[in-house]
Order: sequence, then C-alpha cells, then structure tokens
Amino acid sequence: MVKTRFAPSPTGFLHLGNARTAIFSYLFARHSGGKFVLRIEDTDRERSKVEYEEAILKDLDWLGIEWDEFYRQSERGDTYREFVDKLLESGNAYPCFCTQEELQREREEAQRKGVAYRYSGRCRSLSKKEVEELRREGKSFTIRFRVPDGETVVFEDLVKGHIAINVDDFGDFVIVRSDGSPTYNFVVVVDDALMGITHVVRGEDHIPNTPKQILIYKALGFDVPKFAHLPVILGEDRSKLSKRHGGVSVKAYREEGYVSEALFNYLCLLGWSPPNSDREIFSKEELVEIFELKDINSSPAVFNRDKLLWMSGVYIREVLSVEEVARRLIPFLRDAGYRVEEEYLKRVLEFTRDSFDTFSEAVERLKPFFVDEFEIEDKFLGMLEDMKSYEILSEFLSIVEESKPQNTEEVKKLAKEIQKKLKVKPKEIWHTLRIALTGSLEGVGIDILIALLPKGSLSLRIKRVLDRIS
RNA sequence: GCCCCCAUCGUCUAGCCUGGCCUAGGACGCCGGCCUUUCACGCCGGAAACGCGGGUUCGAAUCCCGCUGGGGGUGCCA
Repeated sequence: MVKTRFAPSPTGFLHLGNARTAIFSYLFARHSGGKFVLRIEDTDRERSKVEYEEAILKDLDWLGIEWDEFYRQSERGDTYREFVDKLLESGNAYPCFCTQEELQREREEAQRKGVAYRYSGRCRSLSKKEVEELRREGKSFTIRFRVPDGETVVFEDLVKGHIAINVDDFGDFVIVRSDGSPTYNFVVVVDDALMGITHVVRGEDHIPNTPKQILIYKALGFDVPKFAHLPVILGEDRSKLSKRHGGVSVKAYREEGYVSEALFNYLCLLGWSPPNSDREIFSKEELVEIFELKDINSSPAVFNRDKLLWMSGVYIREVLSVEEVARRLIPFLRDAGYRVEEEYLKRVLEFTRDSFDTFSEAVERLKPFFVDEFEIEDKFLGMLEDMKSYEILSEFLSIVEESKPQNTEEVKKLAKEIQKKLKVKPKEIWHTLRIALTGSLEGVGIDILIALLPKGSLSLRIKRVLDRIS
C-alpha cells in the first residue's frame, strides 16, 4: 500500500512551497488509496517552536489536508540509537574526532584550490585502541557514515527521471552530532523506513541528500522507497520563493480572506496540469481522482498572485454557495465592526458576490450595506451642488418615507418617476443617489443598495446630505 | 569553483516519450469593443512564445550534441 508523508519543521509558518508539497503528497496518497502521514520534524530545539507547529496544523486543516498518522520527532526518544549501533558494528559508520575548527580549515583549503570539498577521512581507519584512547581522553566526537569509494548511486525519480550521483562528490558525512543527537539525513531514513513510507514526495532541494539516504537505507537493510522530487516555486524575480518575497505564508492568505479551496486548486496548477484537459477549476475530490505524479512538470514555476486572486474570485462567485460565502465572510465583517445579520447578508451577497475576489475585499466593497457613516469628498459634494441634487433627493426622500422600494424593479420605477417630474437625466439621478448614499461614484449597484438597505439608513443618509447642500 | 536539475507567450501551462494533424492550443495579466447609473462581473476581439548554434531526417517545438541562461545543492540546518 502506498504511504506518503509530509514532514515540516516548526521553525516558521507554513510556506506556499511546503504547502504545495503537502498537497501533492496528500493527493498522491489519496489517489492511490493509501495513507498520508504528518511528521513534525522538531529536533532542532533552538529554532523549533510550538506556536509554529500549531500554526502549521491550523493551515493544513484550513486547506483541507487531513492526515492518517501523526508523529512528533522529538517524542521518538532514542529510536535511532539501535540503528547507529548497527552501523557502527557493521563498520558502515565510525567515530570521528576531528574538531569543527579542523574541518573548517579543510573546507577553506578546498575552496582555495577550487575543488569540491569532502571530508578527508582522517578518522576513517582509527584502530579500536586509538578510538578507546581518544574517548578516554574525553575528546568529543561525531559519528560518520562510511561512504564507499567511487560508487555511483542511481535512482529513478518519479518526476525528474533517471538521476545518477557519484558519492565521491560528498564523502563521509556526519550522522550523529557531538552532542549525541542524530542528524537529519539519518533520522529521516530511520523514520521513513519504520513508518513504512513507500513514496517520498519532497522539494528538489533534497536531491543532493537522496544518495546519502539511499546508502543508509541499504546499509541498514531497509527497502529503498520511491522518490518524487518536486521543482521549487519561484518568486517574481525567479529566485526560490522565500520570506523576502513577502506574503508567502499560507497564514497570510487565510487572513487576507482568500478562499482556501482556491489556494489549494491554484497551488496544484503550479507544476501540475491535468491530462487532456484545459480545465482549471477542480474540487479536492476531483483532484484526488485525476492526480498523478507523472503529470508533474519538471521545471520550476513562478508564483503568480494575480492568478490566485482571480481564482479566489471564481470560487466566491461561481463555486461556493451564497450560504457558504456568507458563513465565511461573517467573521471578516464582524472584525471590521459591522453589525451583521445572516439573512440580510445573504440577500446582499445574492447581488454582490461577483464584485470581489477575497473576503477582505468584500469588507470594503459591502461597507455601504452596513455602515451609515462615511465621508463625502469635496469634489463629489461639488458635483451634488452642480446637479439638481437637492430636488432629486427631497423627492426621493418623500417617496421612500411613504413606501420604500423592495426590489430593483421598484427602484427603477421610482427613478423614472423622479425623472419625469423633475425633468432631469437618469444619469443625474443615479449619480446623485450614489454620492448621497455611499459618498463615492463607484461601487456596487445603487439600485440594489436602495432595495436592500433599511428605510432608516436610507433616510438618515439622505437627510444628512440634504442638510449639507441646502 | 564543483555537483545536480531545468529551458514553449510577461506568468502558469498543452504539445515533446510514440517527429508530419502546430498557421503552436488554453488560462491569468495586458490592450480594444459590447453590456451599463459607476466600479466590477459577463461576453466578443487583439497583441504576445518554441533561448542560440550545430547535427539526425524527406520533415524537428518534438530526437542527439554543444553553448547560453535560470534554479538548487555544496553544514555537527531541516
């Protein structure tokens, strides 16, 4: 059975790149009828924070990625100890007493000579006696994996295809630090093997690690999983997407009021495309159905905020129901201090949801439906004075006081009445009402606003303007 | 420097494996028009790409080589 995992380290918020990795990994597992594991890699005690772990969980949940098994690396104790011993016994690993200063010097030396750095192997052939001696002296040591000379590790990457790397490029590497803690390359192998991971789906920045890990798998007698290395996501400047680019955390998009399904959908289209189809809007279920690793593009993709924004809008106006949009929008409206009633909001959305792409944009856009207080710019006030606004508004007010129009048809009829009676152009009426009711010349349909706004708000706003221009 | 990966409109991509159906398709964005009480939405139309050079072949975006360009890695981080 297929089993994949997503293994974030809680050293920051969930990043768009990692989110996409999680999505692909999740989709592949579900598509194959397999299991998806979430493993928090929190062994870096310095940088790992519980707040980040909580935030990552929240973001995954928001995206609709659910996991079947959960692990926290810090709670796995000395699971790794026995495997280190095994490697030590088999001679695949050995203690190394070189100090960081010595190694640093070797590295600089290599740099100067312009050759690829690799560990000199000085402690490679220490005799048992020498090792005991050094340990008795209390010298600290690391444990290195003995990399067989001249070997070429080959694997068939599910995305990149055939990859061959000569191990001489890196040389013996550390698997246990001098403080006794195991390093990433070692832990990841033991964990993946013990958890039965069959397919490792991760970013292509891990390609250089893969041969090291394959060597460990083999030395430990574990089955080597299949690998799928995803191309990285780039920023507008074509460098790897990072904090520098701003707005790269899932959290930022959640708080900005993007539709989560749209982010999920958009991220899928970054580096993957459906076979034989021009479609772009897919539900999670549909994606589970059609997603295949083989359809992943092997070149890096630039993240495009505009398209994500557009897609969020598509979800708001075409995919989600009015009820659903209302439900998700309410917290944003309340945060902005609006007094919201669900039934009223739903009626408003019926007519307005095609005019915004995110919930925070909706807060601005729908303001006239909820807030009676607003400023009118001088230029608009000037326009009111130029038009026959006083007459229009007085007439409008008296009609509304008597019987407020309940739908856009009635509003239009009312406008015609005023037009006939005062002999003014329709445009003049609409512009006057728009400025008087919203303080601006652009925004949602003014007929809708009049039809839906309570009578009280309507007359309050009109009277206020009447006072100012009389 | 060394190692690895990648290369179709500005961006995401289809096509490439299994050469001819490609006058290179779709989407975002952009430009123009329509709709209209404004802004949006929607609809119609447009500009816009096979990085370069060699091969192979009757024929190459598609196969091969080189160059160039971009990305990643080069830790007792993950």
